[in-house]
Amino acid sequence: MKEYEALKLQNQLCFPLYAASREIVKRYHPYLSRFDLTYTQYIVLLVLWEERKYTVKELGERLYLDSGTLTPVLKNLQQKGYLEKNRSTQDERVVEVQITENGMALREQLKDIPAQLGACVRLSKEEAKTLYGLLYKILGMQ
Amino acid sequence: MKEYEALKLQNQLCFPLYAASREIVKRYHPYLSRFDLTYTQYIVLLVLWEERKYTVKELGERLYLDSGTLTPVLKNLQQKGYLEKNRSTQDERVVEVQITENGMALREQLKDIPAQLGACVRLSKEEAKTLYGLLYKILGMQ
DNA sequence: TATAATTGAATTGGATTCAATTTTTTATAA
DNA sequence: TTATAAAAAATTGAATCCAATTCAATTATA
Repeated sequence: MKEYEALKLQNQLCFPLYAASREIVKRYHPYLSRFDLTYTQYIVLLVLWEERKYTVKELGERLYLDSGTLTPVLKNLQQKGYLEKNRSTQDERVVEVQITENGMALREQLKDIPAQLGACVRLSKEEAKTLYGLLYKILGMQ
Repeated sequence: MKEYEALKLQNQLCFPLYAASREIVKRYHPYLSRFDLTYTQYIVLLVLWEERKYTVKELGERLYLDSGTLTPVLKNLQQKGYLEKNRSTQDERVVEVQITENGMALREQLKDIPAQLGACVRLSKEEAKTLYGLLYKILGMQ
């Protein structure tokens, strides 16, 4: 049975990655649902708070998401009044996304969430740093 | 602006976890789609190959998935002829899932996938082990 | 220039994912 | 025993995700 050893769940690296990711997103839920936000909507807001204007393509590169995912998420945030979408005048293919004042105001209300989640994920500073590095190592390669 | 430092994407541990997880699942796609399987279907098969019979509840505990996710996945695998579902006679609430001969036969065809993916995820043995441990540390705690 | 190739978003379709609810069955308590 | 609580799956509904396709606009090429 040595032949199938690699197929055992306990020997898969992908599985705890997949499960831990869902687990963390799940832990965000109680904090985000108060504001009627999902995790995906939250990370879109995170980057728009850093830089108020993005194209859909840039957002996708930053968040590793494609337009199939982003389009409905952006539409939702637009309906809630947190961002505006406009076609670029230089290049009509490009859609620019810009956060609104209401969207910026959310930052103040959500600013404690990282600390609250940090308390949820009990890794030492050292462990968190190691994990962070390894994950970006996976993300960095094609 | 030190106030909002924690909200920057680069300071989030959750984000690379979320992105790397999706990235790995995406890399499985070309290998699994040949067999008309999704990643979720694949991990269900992984555990059924180890132990041919499970209840839905046990499967959920093993894979960190609830019945809302598992029910349609199991129905799909059942339609493909890879497993059978039967209510327990001892307790009519319980549904038992059992892999079929066709399902077992898939193992031989999929046995090289872990090695192929391993070549895709360029971490040293040591790094993989560290990552594995940290992820299960996240999964282990409530 | 006219045509072809490329690019950026949107759309479509299938499959999750999960919170919340419902249904059925079993266990427990008054 | 009867009523209540608890447990296991299924169902429902909303929101992702992503592969594949489409559409419009732009760029490259013959």
